[in-house]
Amino acid sequence: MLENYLNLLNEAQQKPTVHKDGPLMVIAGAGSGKTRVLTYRIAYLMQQGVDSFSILALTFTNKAAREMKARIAQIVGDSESKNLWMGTFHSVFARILRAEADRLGYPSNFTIYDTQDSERLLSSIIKELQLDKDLYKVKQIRSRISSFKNSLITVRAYCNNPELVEADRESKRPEMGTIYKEYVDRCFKAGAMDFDDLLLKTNELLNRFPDVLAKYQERFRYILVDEYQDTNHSQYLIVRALADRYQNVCVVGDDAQSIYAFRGANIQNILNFQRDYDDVAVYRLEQNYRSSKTIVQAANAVIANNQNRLEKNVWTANPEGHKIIFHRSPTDSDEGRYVAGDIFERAMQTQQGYENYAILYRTNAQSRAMEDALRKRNIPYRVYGGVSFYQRKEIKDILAYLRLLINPNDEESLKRIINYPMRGIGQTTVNKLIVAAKTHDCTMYQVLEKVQELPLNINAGTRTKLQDFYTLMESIKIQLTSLDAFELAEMVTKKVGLVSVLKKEGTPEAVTRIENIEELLNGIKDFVDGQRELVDATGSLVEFLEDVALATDFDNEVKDQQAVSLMTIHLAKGLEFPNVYIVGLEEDLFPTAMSVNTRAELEEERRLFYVALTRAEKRVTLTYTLSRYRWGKIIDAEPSRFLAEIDEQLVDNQVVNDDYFFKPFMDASVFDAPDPNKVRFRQPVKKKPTAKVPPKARMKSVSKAAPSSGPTLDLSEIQQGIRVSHSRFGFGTVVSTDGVGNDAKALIRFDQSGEKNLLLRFAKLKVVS
DNA sequence: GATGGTTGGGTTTTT
DNA sequence: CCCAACCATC
Repeated sequence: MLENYLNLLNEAQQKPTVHKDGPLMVIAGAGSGKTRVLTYRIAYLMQQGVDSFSILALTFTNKAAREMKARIAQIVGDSESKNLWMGTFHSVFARILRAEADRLGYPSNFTIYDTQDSERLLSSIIKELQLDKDLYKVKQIRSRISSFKNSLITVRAYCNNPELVEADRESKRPEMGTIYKEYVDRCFKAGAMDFDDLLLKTNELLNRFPDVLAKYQERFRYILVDEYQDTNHSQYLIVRALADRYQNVCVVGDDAQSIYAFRGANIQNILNFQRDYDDVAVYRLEQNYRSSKTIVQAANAVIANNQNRLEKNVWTANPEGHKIIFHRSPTDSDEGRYVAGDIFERAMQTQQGYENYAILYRTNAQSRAMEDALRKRNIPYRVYGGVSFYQRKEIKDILAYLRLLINPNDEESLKRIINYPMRGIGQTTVNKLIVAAKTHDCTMYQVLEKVQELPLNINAGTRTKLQDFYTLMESIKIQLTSLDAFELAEMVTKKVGLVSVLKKEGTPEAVTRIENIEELLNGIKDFVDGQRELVDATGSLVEFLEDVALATDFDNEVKDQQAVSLMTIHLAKGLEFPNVYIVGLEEDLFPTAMSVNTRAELEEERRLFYVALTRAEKRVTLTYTLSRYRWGKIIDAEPSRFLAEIDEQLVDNQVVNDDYFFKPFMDASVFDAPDPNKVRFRQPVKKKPTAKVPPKARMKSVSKAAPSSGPTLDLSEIQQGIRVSHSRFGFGTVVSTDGVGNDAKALIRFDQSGEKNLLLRFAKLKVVS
């Protein structure tokens, strides 16, 4: 059985697959089948007699883990594959931490704080310490603490490090250490860990308790790490510690695809792997099976501009394929219209479903223009990431109740719901509770418990309200063990009146929120039913909350959906699509403005572009605009420097005429559905001097060859999507345009006579309005 | 002291 | 354009 599978691998892939013991590193170019190698390697190990319980595979997303598990199940059978430990660093070690929590003084039902929880807590701390919030910016503080934790710099280590302390003093934040300490203490008191703690505390666990370390070293005799280039120092140390005994560690990655430096990922981890272990076997996968020659060549050319990289020669035996399309639009909504129109037509022509198309962008904010355009065309789409379902306010509110039931010390959840729905408990009272908790050295919830006895500066009326809230929570808590997650969530919703409060509001948003709450309840129901089928799971609330805290958007994917995928490039890592549109290729957007100052940051942006390009199998379209809505204002844009890094021979320029930009109202009829609300008096955008455009990316403008004089055809009007008529072929739609001046051509699909490629110089075309 | 409307400030990427 | 902090009102 397995032999058959091994035959599906090429020689380069087979070697690491059957490398049994000792450390190995697989440097795998984009699309070279590294997931395959990992999958078959695990199956191979199991076939070689390695116990499935002793294999640990760390992947980048939980979805990747699940898919890999499913594929392994096909080879070795369901019952064996179930025993594998697979998942993200965060989810695997959260599970271990729950089992060992008491060692660290944590409850096993500790809460996981998300970024918002952390920020709220920090903001509260900064206020309590009466620090200047303009100097101590919450987001900055949070990210600084995060990077401390990812480098294993504890509060003590920070205080003992004069350089760090001095750096903060110089940036006028001498209280950084105080904040850090208070934050850590408060998290501990609340029985909460933030994302970084899941890794930091795992390190602490393995360092402080040799018996625990030995236990997991024995348990995980074979360790596999995917996307190793994106591990941070904390993760790196965990792998090192666990692999130390048996040295059976297999890391797979591609330095060219390291795109998480902002999260502490350290590219040196992969560059130094050979130094970290003895007798490392290194394998290279350089044949790309995914993309056309054109795409591989373009991606290689782009990444060649980076200095800091391992030499690699990614090649493909795939056909040449289509040229890469460059498209310029006047504005971001035009860009959306072009992309939606192009997808629509290609999907029609080729009879390919919409799931073969992806639109990738640098920032989540860009999805909006794309969504609007797709919606107008009635094209089904799905946006991944962005404000995820679990981050919506109404959902977080319910979850806060559930979290508080599990862990009454969870301060952030308590603060969130103590006055939601409104109970007349305001900020002042909450502040008093915080102070009381501090003076009595207990948690806020414990203050509530003794609200009638403690000497609080709170009037009798408010005391009663607090007492009522406490009684409410306690009355639900009684059922905690007897009900499953769904039943509890349902009861909370009813008893607290979360839906009825929204019903009273009666606004359209409130209706949506109610729907979301129902969707959440359905989701919990599904979860409970799903968990019941597993042996070691019970469908309890703890399990559900754990799942939610670490869930990514992909983890609740609806299957078989025929929809265009929209996501950031970061989220697209590891995925592939036949047709990929990368939009917003403009300076200050991609590469982002904050990256252009240092070489390292710019190179990360370039790797990001490399990742984006290599998602595509058949066709890549790169679009950019001359102006874009940002902060509610129109901003001029110029083409991204990255465009110039792609060889002109690989490119097919499709440029919208600039002139029509200045007469948007005259041409308004050519748009499929002019939205009266959107018609605005737009300032004509200053044309950039051509010299500013990088030479290779300089755009050939159709309009320049065709001065718009006289009643005869203005060639500039022949643009993609426009309806035209021809004396012989009748009516048709412009599919695409190509070439300049006398060579200007247009591919036109005629209603009666099919597609024709016409030289505009000769074809007597008329634009139909 | 709580509530509700207004204003001003801030936006890269994510587990 | 969205959220938090602020201020005026009850």
